[in-house]
Amino acid sequence: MAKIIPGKNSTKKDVITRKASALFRKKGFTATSMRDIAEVIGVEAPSLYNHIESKYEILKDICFRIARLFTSHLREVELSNESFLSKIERIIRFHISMMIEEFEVVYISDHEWKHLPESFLTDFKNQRRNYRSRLAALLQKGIDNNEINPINPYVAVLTILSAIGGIESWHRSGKKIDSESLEENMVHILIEGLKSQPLTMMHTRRENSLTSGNVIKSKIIKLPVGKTGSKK
Amino acid sequence: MAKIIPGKNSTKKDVITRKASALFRKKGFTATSMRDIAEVIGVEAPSLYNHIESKYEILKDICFRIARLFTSHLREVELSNESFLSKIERIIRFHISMMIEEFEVVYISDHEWKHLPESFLTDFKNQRRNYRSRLAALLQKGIDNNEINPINPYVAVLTILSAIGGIESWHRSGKKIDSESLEENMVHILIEGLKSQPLTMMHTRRENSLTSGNVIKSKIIKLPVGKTGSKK
DNA sequence: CTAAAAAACTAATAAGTGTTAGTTTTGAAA
DNA sequence: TTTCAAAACTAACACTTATTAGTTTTTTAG
Repeated sequence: MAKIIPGKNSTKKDVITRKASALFRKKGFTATSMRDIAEVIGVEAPSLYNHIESKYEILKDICFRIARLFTSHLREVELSNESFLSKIERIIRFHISMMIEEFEVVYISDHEWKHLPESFLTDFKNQRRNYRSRLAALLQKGIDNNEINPINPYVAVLTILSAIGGIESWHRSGKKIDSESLEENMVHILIEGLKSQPLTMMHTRRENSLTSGNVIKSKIIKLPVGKTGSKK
Repeated sequence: MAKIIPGKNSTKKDVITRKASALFRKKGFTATSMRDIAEVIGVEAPSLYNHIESKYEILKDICFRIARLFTSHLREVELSNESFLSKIERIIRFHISMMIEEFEVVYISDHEWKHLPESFLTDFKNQRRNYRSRLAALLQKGIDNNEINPINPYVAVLTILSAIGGIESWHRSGKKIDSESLEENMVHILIEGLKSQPLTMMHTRRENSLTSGNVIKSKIIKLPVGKTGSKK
């Protein structure tokens, strides 16, 4: 009869959540059974119910804890006194650090939230939408202030957040680079992609619409796509 | 007794694959049952087995078809005669187009491949690794050729591919922007983030290590992270 | 119209799901 | 050492899972 032995400053529920996180990340929430979780802990499945209410509760706890963490960091940055570009950089770095250090839970909150029960789903999606709106608002202010290129802030948010989410594959495939370089390189790409270029730097791609808040819709190279693979 | 009615140029298996794709994307592969698939088609679950071999076969077909598509496009670009930066841009645009036009299957091949049966898993992961290596090699050549900033190509690949994967959320939340603007804005951010800046543009962030192939590991703002939230 | 093939159906199987009930074991306080 | 609650256990339930077998219906070909 094995026992759940919690470390310092952590309840038995924490142990379950941590072990479950690793499985949810690796196999997905639905493909992970309570028996799977119990096994890695070294206990029988029904024993888990002495500490948790349901499988969904584990997922719910993870998702909302992470959401709370990001939201409160965002509030802090919003209130700080610094350039908008620097606010954005701080947020990017926070996301990267979280993705590096709290990989599994952040990944779950990013990819497994869709399995939340309906009651929590709506709440979570609202929080997510709200977070992205506020991030977009910061970007818009940076654009108005000529710190950031007049790109569409919605697209910028989407690009930033999902780029960072890709750190998952860094964890999965052998960490071919140290975490500091990873952070610096990714920050570099994203910030350079956002930053407004000095006026002397104007180049062909921006011959018009500098004031619109959207980059120009230039000609698009349409490529044959899909299984019916026709050339249009 | 309902029937599967295939459109022109598509078998009944294609119908199943298409309907299944929508479900796999929305609910995930594991959370989608054969009965779910059968229901949206308007047929009983066992009837599906007149056209497919197993549930896994549907997933396998999707993943490998998409992998083949990207690989053959990559080969084409590799052989083309143009600058490395332009090669990269073409690849980025292809990924974006695919993500816009073949959203569901590309998403599945990106996120549900882990549920492939072991025999196919290894093959798929190899193809994926190979694709990313070749993309990184193109970036490296662009760096050697001073078209691209001396960033770590591995990080660049990771950033590019996952940024584009984020187009998922564009589909999910109401397409708040038209697809052409989406493409142009995202291409802009990514290409500007990669492109080497003319020498007159040097700025503080690049005061050294221009030749190393990696950007500098500068001081990192460490943020308190995680539930034990300690300041280091 | 008839015969054969294709594709639907119903019924059932064996395995796996989250979870509950009831019981026994464990570890700490008295 | 006794007492008592916390936490483990076993057994079981009610469903759901992918899939097979066997049968009936539908479509196609001659």
